[in-house]
Amino acid sequence: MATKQQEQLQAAKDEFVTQWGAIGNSWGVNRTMAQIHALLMVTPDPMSTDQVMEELKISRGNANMNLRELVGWGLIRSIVRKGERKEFFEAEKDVWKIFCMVTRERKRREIDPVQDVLLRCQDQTEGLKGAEAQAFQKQIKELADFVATTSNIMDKVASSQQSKIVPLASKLFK
Amino acid sequence: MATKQQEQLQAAKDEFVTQWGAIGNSWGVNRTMAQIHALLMVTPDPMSTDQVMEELKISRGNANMNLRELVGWGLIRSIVRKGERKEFFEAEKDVWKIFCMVTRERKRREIDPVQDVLLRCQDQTEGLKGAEAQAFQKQIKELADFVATTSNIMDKVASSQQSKIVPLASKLFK
DNA sequence: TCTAATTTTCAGTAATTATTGAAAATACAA
DNA sequence: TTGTATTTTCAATAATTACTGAAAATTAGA
Repeated sequence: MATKQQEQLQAAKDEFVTQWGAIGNSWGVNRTMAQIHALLMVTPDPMSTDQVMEELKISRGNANMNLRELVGWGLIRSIVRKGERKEFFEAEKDVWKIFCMVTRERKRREIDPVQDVLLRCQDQTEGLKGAEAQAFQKQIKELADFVATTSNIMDKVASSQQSKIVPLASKLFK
Repeated sequence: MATKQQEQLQAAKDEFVTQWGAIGNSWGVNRTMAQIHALLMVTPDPMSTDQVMEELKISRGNANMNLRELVGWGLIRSIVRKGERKEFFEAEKDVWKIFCMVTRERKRREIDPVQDVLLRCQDQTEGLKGAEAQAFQKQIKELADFVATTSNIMDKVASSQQSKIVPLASKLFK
């Protein structure tokens, strides 16, 4: 029989998983993917696909797809145990590493495409004359310059040590 | 008749609007809202709801709703011209201000709720003993501490002058 | 090789989110 | 006030995205 304390802990974990899923939406990732991530973050031992399915009451297809996606983000990794055919998964638990992975992926998905579009617009209007064209070019250039800086910063942050960035950032913005 | 140059400029604007809309998706905002934003950013004069509807071929309800949403984000503002009943809209064109607005809004939507959840989980497991509970508490605490730092940085960045931050950031990450 | 365990795919369906269009509400001028 | 221009709301519908479950593919041991 589960003790009172175990129940309380389980309730907190469930809450965490549920809420992390809801938050996932506002981050633009699907609920299930966020829930699996949360579940693995608070589960000390690696879990199999079946355990994840059972715990979250989701289908095999759904579990498989979102586990792969999380591996793609670098937020979880697959573990193969000797003598076991089944694949297991465990989450990266170091918050700085999680942050770096998310930053890298977000840059790739959200910043790089913007840069491409802006460059294309610059090429397309190169050499055009007239007040209207100039206004357009100016706006696009300002966006492009800003995005380029952002892109650099994200690259640097995502590939640096937490110990180097966080204290600096804290001092910078104190 | 439109000159070759005018056509080229128009094509570039259309491309920008279309692509910005597509990118909006990956940012978690709906396509139409992103398109309206793009359109207003590259249109020198304020536009009426009808002009936006006409340009993007969307319904009045859709236009109205997304214009309001953009006003809510602080990315566009409504203009009332004397003698005109119609409301006009113009975009904030200063990239740093755009960035601040987006940062503020993203913090409110994406960071604040995470903080709430983490605090709730901490409260819920306060005082629990045992290895499992401790592991959970440790993980949640690390997330909470990190998110708190992030939250502070976003607040500071979003309320500072570009001239103060960008040079510093550039030096920091050179 | 064959067999059985496991993973992946994907067509069909469910759930969610975005959009329309027209009616209702509002705001303004006369 | 009343009439008209304008904005807002919202139920119905369309479009998109997520999920299921079972079949197909893959993998590894015998």
